[in-house]
Amino acid sequence: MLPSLSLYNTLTRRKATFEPLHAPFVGVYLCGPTVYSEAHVGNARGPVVFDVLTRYLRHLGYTVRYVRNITDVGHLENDADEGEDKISRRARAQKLEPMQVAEQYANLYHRHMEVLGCLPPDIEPRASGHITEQIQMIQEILANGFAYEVNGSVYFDVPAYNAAGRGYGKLSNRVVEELLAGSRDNLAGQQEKRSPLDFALWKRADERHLMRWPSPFGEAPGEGFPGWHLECSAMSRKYLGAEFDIHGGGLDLMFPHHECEIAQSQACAHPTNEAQVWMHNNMITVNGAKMSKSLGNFITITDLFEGRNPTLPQAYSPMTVRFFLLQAHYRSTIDITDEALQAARKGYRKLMNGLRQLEKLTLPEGTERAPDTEKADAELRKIVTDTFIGLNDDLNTARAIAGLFNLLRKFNGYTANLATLAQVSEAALNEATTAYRTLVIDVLGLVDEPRANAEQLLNLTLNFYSEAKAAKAYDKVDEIRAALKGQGIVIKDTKAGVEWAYSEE
RNA sequence: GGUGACGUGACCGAGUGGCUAGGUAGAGGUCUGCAAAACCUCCUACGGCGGUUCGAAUCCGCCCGUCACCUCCA
Repeated sequence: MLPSLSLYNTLTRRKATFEPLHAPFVGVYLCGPTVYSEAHVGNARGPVVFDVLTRYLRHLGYTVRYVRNITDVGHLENDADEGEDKISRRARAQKLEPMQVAEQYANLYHRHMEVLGCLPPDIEPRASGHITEQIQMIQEILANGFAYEVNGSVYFDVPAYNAAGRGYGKLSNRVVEELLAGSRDNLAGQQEKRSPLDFALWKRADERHLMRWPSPFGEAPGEGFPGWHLECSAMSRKYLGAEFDIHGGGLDLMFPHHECEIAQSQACAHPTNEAQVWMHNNMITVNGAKMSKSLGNFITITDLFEGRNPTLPQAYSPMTVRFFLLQAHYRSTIDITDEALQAARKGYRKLMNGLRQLEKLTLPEGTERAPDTEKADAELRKIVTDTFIGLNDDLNTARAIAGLFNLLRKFNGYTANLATLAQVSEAALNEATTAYRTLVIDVLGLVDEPRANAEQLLNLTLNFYSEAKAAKAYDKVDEIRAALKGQGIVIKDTKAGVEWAYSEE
């Protein structure tokens, strides 16, 4: 019997067996992108990791509802009052409607996610489409006395909340007093806040603010927009309930974003930590430093796919990138280098070639199965078990991949020496090949990327056709013509030479 | 300053007290018209110094080094 899936929970700082609140249903929420610019490779790690998590949960038989939001409003450039919304800023710079910017980058993001093999989330809510829910949540927090209004803006009252024993900082292990001591005494532009730790739930929109919604807050209700942290709390609650199973995101979101999310949900009518399990994937570094938009050392996903980045002289396919990301455990940092990506590319292709190898694993006619397959069976089954044990251990895809390579070596060994294939029972072999196929394709989401250029292959075939024709080898000529016809292609012998066209039949 | 993560062989990267991680690169071999793939063998490490232990990469202490978060960031 395999051990069940255990996951590392940031909230408790330990691994524990995963037990859904309402089995067989599992709710998963992942903080999605702020669609104001192109995503970089670091932005792809979370979606890939949580894609594998949801795929694996489904493989285990759970009914998963996977929610990943799109932030299209509320994410400010900085914390000061005049901090501008990231999307608005971009829109102003490019003379576009903010929603045009959001749409453009959301579309690009979707294309990238698709080629990276990430299944679309079941629900992909946008912050701008859930203003009502966010206002509702603010009103609950106000009613509980954990927020206050100033000039039409509403701020979360961290000291009041913490004094009430709700434990602000429980996720990221921060102590309010230390945060206060360490916080910059620079309150410039933040005069409305009572404490530097307070954060905006709702911001009054000034005249130049592009995205705005009617607000019930303030003396003379005006227009405003929601704070960044609020959307995730409001939308996860709407689609997954006040308390759900797993909340994921990058390690850099732990504080303050996720800490604030928990505080908001704790301050509502039905206080919860939002999710039972909080999971955080680690960062991707370039030359040892975290890749970030502000540092400017980021490699965009397009850069990688097209080989346009100075640190990476060549292009890498989406599946190579996916494999590269999964070769490390999700809680480790990954340093991205050309050398490491090359190694990943080879590894990925090896795994794919293995997939094709599985079909050849049949005992030749007349070969007798060994009378006693127990030993070889046990050996093979141990590898399968170890592979799943790895995955069950906090989604250790690195161990799972190692297991897959171990299986592959067995499979290749059988094909290299068919006599050894007779040493294992059909049942054990089937278990192993099924595990390999399932893990590679369904769970890790690695699929074969055709690399051959169809047109070049076709031209090659036409060359053989011409040669056969010149040699008057008409049986060959007919064979080639028939084979191509099967592909919907007809050969045309013109005076100018051999040409091809798609069949019009 | 506070909080946290980490330092594994040429490179990437698992592993937490004794039992082969795995991939890439390199060397030799089998196979082979050539080559590739595949298979077999080899290269076999845990930042430093102490300590605990029959036994430590794994636990403890100190030191050195790297990184992240504390401000927008996946």
